[in-house]
Amino acid sequence: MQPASPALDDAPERARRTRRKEARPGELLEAALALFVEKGFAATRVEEVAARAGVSKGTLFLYFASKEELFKAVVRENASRHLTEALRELDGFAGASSDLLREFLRRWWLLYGGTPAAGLTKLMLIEATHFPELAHWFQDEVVQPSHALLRRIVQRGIDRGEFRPVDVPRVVHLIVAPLVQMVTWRLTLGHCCPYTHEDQPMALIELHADMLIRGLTP
Amino acid sequence: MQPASPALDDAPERARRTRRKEARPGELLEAALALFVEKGFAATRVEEVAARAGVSKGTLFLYFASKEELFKAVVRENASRHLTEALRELDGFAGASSDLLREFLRRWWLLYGGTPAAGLTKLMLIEATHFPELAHWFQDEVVQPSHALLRRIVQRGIDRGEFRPVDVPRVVHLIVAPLVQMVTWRLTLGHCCPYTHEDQPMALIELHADMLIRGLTP
Amino acid sequence: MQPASPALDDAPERARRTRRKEARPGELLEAALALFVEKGFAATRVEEVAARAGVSKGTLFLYFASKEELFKAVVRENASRHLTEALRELDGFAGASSDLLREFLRRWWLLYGGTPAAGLTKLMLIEATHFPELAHWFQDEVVQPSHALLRRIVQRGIDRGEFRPVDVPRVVHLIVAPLVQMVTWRLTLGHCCPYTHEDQPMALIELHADMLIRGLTP
Amino acid sequence: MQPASPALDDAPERARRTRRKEARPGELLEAALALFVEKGFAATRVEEVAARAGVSKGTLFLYFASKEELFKAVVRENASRHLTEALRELDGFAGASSDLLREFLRRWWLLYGGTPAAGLTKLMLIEATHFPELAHWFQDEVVQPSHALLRRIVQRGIDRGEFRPVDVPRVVHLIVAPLVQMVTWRLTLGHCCPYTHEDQPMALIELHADMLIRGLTP
DNA sequence: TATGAATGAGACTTCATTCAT
DNA sequence: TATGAATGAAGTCTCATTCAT
Repeated sequence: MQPASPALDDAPERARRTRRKEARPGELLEAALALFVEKGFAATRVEEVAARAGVSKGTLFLYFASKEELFKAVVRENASRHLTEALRELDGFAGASSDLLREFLRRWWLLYGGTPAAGLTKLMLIEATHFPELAHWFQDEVVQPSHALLRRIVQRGIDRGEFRPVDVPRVVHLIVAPLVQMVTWRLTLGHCCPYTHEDQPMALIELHADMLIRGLTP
Repeated sequence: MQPASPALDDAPERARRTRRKEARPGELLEAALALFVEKGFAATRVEEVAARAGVSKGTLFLYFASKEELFKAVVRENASRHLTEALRELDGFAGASSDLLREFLRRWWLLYGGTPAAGLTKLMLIEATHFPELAHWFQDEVVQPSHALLRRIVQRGIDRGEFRPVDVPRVVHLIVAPLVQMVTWRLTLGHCCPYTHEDQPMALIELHADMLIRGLTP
Repeated sequence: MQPASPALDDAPERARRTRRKEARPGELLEAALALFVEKGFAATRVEEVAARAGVSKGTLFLYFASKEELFKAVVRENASRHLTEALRELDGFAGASSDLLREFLRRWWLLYGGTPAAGLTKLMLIEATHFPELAHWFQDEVVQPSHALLRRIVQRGIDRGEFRPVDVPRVVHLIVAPLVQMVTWRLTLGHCCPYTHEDQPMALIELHADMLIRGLTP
Repeated sequence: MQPASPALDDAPERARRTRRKEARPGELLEAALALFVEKGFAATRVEEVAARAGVSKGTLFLYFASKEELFKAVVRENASRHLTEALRELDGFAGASSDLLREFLRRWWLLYGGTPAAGLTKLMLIEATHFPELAHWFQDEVVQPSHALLRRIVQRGIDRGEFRPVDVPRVVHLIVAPLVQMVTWRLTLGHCCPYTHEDQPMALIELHADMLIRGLTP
């Protein structure tokens, strides 16, 4: 009776088929990242991922042998790129350790925590049980380097007499926790519980830096 | 015609069934909590839950109309019980605000963070997207009361001149974040990455209190 | 508007569900044998097998973990039962070797070649490439024992001077070939090409015996 | 707008393409014969066929409208060529009928049974159910002419008093069965069960002729 | 003519849910 | 109340076929 969807003709269909092969994996990874972060591995359907990337179900399997391989690729692709290199520049920092720490926190949010790639952190927290070897890899490639950098920053402060002596690894956990928390909150409860104070993330970052520096001052 | 299996002696069977029938829902909820926390909602099979509770798949549906209802019951059952009442006693605390804050952190870990019920926090972080109304309820029933208590504690310190003036809601987030983080870490990466410093949780709690109090001191 | 299928009420539905568990595997194996023989492994759909056994698709997987396992069960179940034991009694035969040979041929057709189990022979011929280990097992369990028995029969005839000396293993192949051929023909071309002379199989068996005995007479 | 990839030098590509375009169908048929014989129709993927023929999947569909058409072409192409013409010369044979029969068997193996084209026999046995009209055609074009020739040979022997009177069509089946069996065995169990006595096929042929002639002698 | 990226129907398999016992 | 066999919708993955280049 009524035409099912009169807007659909096959012109866009044709256009879609023509798109270049090299862009596909990236588009699929981007779509998969968003959906895996939003719904978890098990609750995400490959057809959704394909649809969000603008391709059909079958096309996804042209590039990734299985849903699991897609997941692993999502993690590996996004993890190695963003976080580590963004922070590595801080190694050459010259100046007060308190400024270095504050700079670390700012950069972390700007270059990672506030970007879609931060979804990885939530993803690994959720799926670590199902992908143990991937969790280990994530620890080695992402978590440990970040923590190591932070340990060097804190230790530098102590060595230069700017920070009081503390248990460095534990302090690092206290530095990291609110960052991770901000990400997780934004990606989960943020959707439905808008009254959390995440609308000005940098203000929270600054307060965190403030509290930490006071807490570390001799 | 011929009786299906008259030889089967169902006397011991009956004994087992009647053993503790009013305990069933509790056993099922306990099993479901553990599995939902470990694997998430979608990846947990109701048959597993039933098996862990020592009953058959069909029995589970006698007590819970669906997997979703089971999940909601798990959250509601565990949430209302543990956290809020455990902390409410602190409202009558008399003494230094720094001691009050430290006491809060200790109790939080002992009465909630270190118990199986803490899995709820991880669970809600993961599944909030799928159960928005449940997430709201969790916010109202669990998160907001805890935060409100903490706001009162911090405000008390400021009012009494023990703490410097700060943005109270944001500080509360900084207080809570490491607690949530400890729970999440223990329940996820803890499985596979044992070198995190979670073996002495109270030491981290004490350091956290220490840093916070220094950070809040005028 | 109009009821979808008014003839369907749920009485037979109920009846079906009630059927005894022990009968299921047998019914499924029987259905699977017929379909695998008719269409081969790849072209047979599990849903067809289930439908022919009067159950749903899911039920099949209650009893067989996968389509491959179903196939293996079909082969193993039917192979060991029928052929070998049927022929083993001939070992004690007393009398002329020509009668023994003739008796072998008759029994082979009556107890195996003419029954549904003979489909196994066609099945293994077709699927040996896909299930090599199963093919080996079939050789060891079914083919070799039969050939060994035939070798003993021919050798007995030679030893007693009733048969002329011949290459025994090769003669065994010549004895077996028409039998296998009769089975294969009946199950394949028989469907569509009715003018082959399979309507009186025993007449062909008798002629075969006749030709063989003449061919073996000194 | 912008050319997709102008940097790609497609000159050698062109050379390969034009190399032997009229040879394509033949190469595809050859590849398809081998794979259909090895794995059956359903389990053979057109991509495999194309790859074995050294072309892409799309090219295959330039020459054959569908997988089914490819299959039919394989059968028709190979069937009409090899067998019938090879045997037709025997019609003019002058000499003893036993020699004629022996010669038939030898030629059959040399010109058909031992060649890749013999795979057709296995193929038709397996797929006759799925391609009934093809099976009929095969009967008419291949099986019937061969059987007719054999019937003439046997009848000639009887008429000339060289063979005893027998049921001619049935004897023809007994003549053919070991031949078909040799082919089938070689192409299936031969892969995995090397202890069958197919390493000297002509010795089996000779023994078969020997047995037949003795069996037919008055 | 040849390609190979893209499609989507259809296969196998899982699992929440039902129901006769 | 408890069971567990049975169901079938829904998911992952395959592969014959199409089509723009």
